Amino acid sequence: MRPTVTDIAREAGVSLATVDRVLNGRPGVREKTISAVNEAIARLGYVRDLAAANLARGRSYKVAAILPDTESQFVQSLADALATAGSLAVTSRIDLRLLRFPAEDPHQLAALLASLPHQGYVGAALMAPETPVVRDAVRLVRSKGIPVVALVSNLPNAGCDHFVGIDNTAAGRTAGVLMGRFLGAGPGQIIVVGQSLLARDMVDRRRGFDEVMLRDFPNLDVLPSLETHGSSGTLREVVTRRLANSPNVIGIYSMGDGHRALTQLIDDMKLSGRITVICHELTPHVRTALQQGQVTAVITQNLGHLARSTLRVLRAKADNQPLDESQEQIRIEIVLRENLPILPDPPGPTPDDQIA
Amino acid sequence: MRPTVTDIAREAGVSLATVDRVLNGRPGVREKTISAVNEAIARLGYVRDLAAANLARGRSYKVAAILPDTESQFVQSLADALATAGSLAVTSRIDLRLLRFPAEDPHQLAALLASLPHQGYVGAALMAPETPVVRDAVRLVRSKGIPVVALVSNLPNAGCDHFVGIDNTAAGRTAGVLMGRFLGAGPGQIIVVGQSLLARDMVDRRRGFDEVMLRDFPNLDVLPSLETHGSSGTLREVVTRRLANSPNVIGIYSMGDGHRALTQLIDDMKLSGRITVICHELTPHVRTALQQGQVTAVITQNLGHLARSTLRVLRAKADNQPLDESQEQIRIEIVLRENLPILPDPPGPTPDDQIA
DNA sequence: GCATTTCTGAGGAACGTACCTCATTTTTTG
DNA sequence: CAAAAAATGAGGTACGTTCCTCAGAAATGC
Repeated sequence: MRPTVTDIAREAGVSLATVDRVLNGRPGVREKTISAVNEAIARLGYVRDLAAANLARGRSYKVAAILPDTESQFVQSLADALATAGSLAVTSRIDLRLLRFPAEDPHQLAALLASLPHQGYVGAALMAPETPVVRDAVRLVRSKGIPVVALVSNLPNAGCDHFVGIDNTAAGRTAGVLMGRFLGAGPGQIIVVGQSLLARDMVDRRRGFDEVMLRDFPNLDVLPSLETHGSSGTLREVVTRRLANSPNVIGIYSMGDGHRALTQLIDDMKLSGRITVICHELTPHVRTALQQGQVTAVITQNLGHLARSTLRVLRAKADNQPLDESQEQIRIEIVLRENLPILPDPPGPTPDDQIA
Repeated sequence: MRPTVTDIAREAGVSLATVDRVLNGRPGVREKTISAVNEAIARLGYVRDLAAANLARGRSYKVAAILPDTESQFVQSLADALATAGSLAVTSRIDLRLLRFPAEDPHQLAALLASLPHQGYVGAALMAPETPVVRDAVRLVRSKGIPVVALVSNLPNAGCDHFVGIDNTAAGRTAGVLMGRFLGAGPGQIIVVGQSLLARDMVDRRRGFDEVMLRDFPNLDVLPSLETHGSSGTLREVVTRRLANSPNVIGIYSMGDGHRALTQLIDDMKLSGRITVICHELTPHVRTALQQGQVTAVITQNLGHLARSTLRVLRAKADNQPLDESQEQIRIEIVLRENLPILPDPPGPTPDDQIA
């Protein structure tokens, strides 16, 4: 049997009330007594029964997931994954609220963040570019004791409690090897496209990609990055121009989430199968492109995993509990047509036997 | 606030005791009353608080993980992963026992399985080849109400409650594409090695591999499978012979867990870098081989994930709860030198702040 | 319609923890 | 050394559930 608070009280020779005071950091206990209790805890290997504790507290973890209001398929899928994970997590007393902010307005985001403490939130996950305004807002929230974790794109200077997402430099490197090995010896040119060179994840991916290409595949000529600023029109325009100007393009690396416009372009120019295309994020649309051959490989992260990890991390941070790092390390997944995971069943209603 | 049993009693116009009888399937309640209670449950959207229920029950989930006693690095790593997951899961009242059986003796395994019901087990995960004896033993245990899940290698005809592991045919296909694409147009020969053609997972992998090779890479000549029966000596012998007899081997697909002997052989024959080697399972040893270049790519599954999934599934089955299928789908991971995940910290003792 | 069986209700104890109050002891301070 | 302050103990209630007993009500058999 696991030891309980009563056992500790007995072992430490103090009363239950004192153990409780120590355990919950309540004032009015002498240092000497505190260490006596802690020693008893260590001796007995006591681990607090969090389920019972939460039951007693009547606690629920109100947490926020804050995403930009862009309607990209990736953000949408992420929102869905979070919502699903959140609804399944009511069992573990997690109350997840999805909040959105105008993608181009860091001040509104800052205001949103600042309002969290008054509303009983015990944690927040944030997907946003790191501007000074945002950075300060994050610092403010954290200083009020609310943990903040960065989602998908890291915020290295905001001092977040954790980063939930993949190592983007490693992801870029992976894209590099695949590109290099799939293309064989070369020679040829490679187009690189991304939303913006200001976003952290883009920069990291490009760096990783270049690292591998320069070192291992010197015959492949990686052209300067093209920026789309999230616009299909711009993408079409810049890529078309680059293709026209470059005689021997044999690969395209799309660093952002897979662009619908890119697939379209590949179709229009009949490039499918003749050119190796690697992109990120397995959205429904990229799935199709993979199956039909416009896209050769996808570097992705499992959004369900990401969402559940977010919730676990927020909960652990709120409880001041240590993380199981190996569980929270989001894997970089490589998806080819052949290992395309079967589409899971649609969410569906809670079956009746839920409470059986 | 979530509704509680008291709310249901009020809503259904019955007493708490009756609600409890219905909820826990205890006898002595009229059909009519049962449905009245169930309707109230549905109306209020009641979901039992499992944490409170388990607390009241004083329940712990005693489950078994049954592995062969082979000392392969894969099985060893799996055992470690299970042990780690198990010790972290004491928080959720899971009491995992690791049991081993002599790899070549299905009768001992059957006896072990048969002994589970008397020992208070509420579930078991089993990694074993599917022989008739084992199949019947599994059926017997399940008929006693103890759920059994297959681990790593499926037991399709034993009627297990679940299979925790990857889709091996898809894994074989993935190995196929990688081999094909890495080797380019060919021509050349490919050696395929595996433990035994009787093991289900080997058969599935070979089928998937052939499917892709025949369809997409007809210039590559896949030679008949070689069997090692788990012996390093045999491996060395058969592969050496095959290499001597085949003029143009450019790839090796090792279907079992990465063989230390294979790496050794590649080194001895100075094949590293000149031949594409794909194998399964990212054991410590395969990690090194990947870093040093003897192995080109590894198809693997995350053992931590596998272990945690096993525990979640067993717990859900013991509770008759539905699974979150998408969470339990183990992904087929492709590991290259470039996306080699950072080795997580050694397990280490429980930090002091565990109970903070 | 009366005995018998089957249902139902009321209540309590327990699980391990949190959190509260009040009384008592111990320590500190002047 | 007394008074004030600080530390500790004792005890209770609560969280949402399980599981038990016993009394009383309702349905059933003859």
